[in-house]
Amino acid sequence: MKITSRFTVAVHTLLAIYTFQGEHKLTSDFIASSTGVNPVIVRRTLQSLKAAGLVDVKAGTGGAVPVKKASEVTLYDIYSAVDCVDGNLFNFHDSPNPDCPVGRSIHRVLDPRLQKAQEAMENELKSVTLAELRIE
Amino acid sequence: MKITSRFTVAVHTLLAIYTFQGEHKLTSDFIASSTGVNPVIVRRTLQSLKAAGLVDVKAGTGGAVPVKKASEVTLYDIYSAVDCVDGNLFNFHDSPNPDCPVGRSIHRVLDPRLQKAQEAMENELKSVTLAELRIE
DNA sequence: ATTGTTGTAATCGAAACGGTTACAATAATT
DNA sequence: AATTATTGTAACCGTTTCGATTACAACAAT
Repeated sequence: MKITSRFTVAVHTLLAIYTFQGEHKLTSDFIASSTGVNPVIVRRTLQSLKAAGLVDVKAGTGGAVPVKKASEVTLYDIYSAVDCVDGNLFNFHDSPNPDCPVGRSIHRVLDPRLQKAQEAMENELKSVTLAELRIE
Repeated sequence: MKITSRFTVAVHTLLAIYTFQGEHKLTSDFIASSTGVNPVIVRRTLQSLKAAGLVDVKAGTGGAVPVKKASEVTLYDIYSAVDCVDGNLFNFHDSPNPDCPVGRSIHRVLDPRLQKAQEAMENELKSVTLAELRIE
C-alpha cells in the first residue's frame, strides 16, 4: 500500500494558489479543474491546509489565499497537514506472541529501524519548499 | 495510507526461521503462532521470500530454511520481496489538467522530490541486516 | 433578494487487505 | 502401499479506506 494521493493533490492545490494568486479567484471549482479531482475533495483539502495554517479560505464569497511565503512552506508541512500516514508509515501486525522469544522482541528490535527509515523520508520532504517547485 | 503489514510479518517470519533453525521445524503453523497471523498468510509470505531467493520451503515434509547468511539479508531485500509499494511509495492523482500550467508541470517538478524521499527511506532499509536484529 | 461559493454530511462503488475454508499435491514415515 | 503432516493455491468473506458524488444549509458580496 502507498501514501494517499491526498498529499499530491494538496501540493498541486497550493502550487495553483501561489501561481494564480491575483490572477484568478482560487475557488474549489477552479482548483478542481487544474487537479482533475472532484471539487468537494478540493474543499476538504483546503480545510486541512487551513487547519494547518497554510491557507485562508473565504466562505461565501469564495477563494483561497496563501498565508505564508512559498519559501516557508515545505512538502513536509503539507504532508503533515493532510495526515497521510497517521503517525507511522509502516503497519505492524497486531498480535506477535509474547510467549515466543521472537514475538516478544520483534517490536524492540524492529521499531527503531522503521522509525529511522520513516524519518529519512520525512526529512527529505522537509528539505523541499514550494518556492523550489514554482512553475513559472 | 500506510505500508502493508506484509512487510513486518515477513521480517518476523525470517527472524523466526533464523532463530529457531535446527531447533524447531519451521512450519507455517509454527511461524503463525509466533507472528499471530493466519498460517495461510505465512505460507503466502514464504512464497514471496522464496521467489526472492531468501528461503527454501519444503513441500510435503514441511519446513522453511534460510538460503543466505543473516548478515547478507537487508530489510530492503524483504521489503522488495513482499512488494509493499509496487514501485512508487506515493500515490499521485490521475488526471492533472494539461491545459493548465500547473497541471502540465506538476509531475515534472514533484516526481523527482518524491522519488528522492522514497529512496531515502529505502536506503535506510538497505542499511540494516537481519544479523543486527537477531534476538539471542 | 439574488448569486456564487464554502462547509459538511451522507452515500456509493472500487480496491486492497488479512482471515478463513477447502483441498489437491507432495514427501516422509510406517 | 497406506498413512500422516504439510505445502501450495484458489476461492470467498468482511473490513477498511479511498475518491467521487449528491445534496443542501450557511455565508457573504452584489
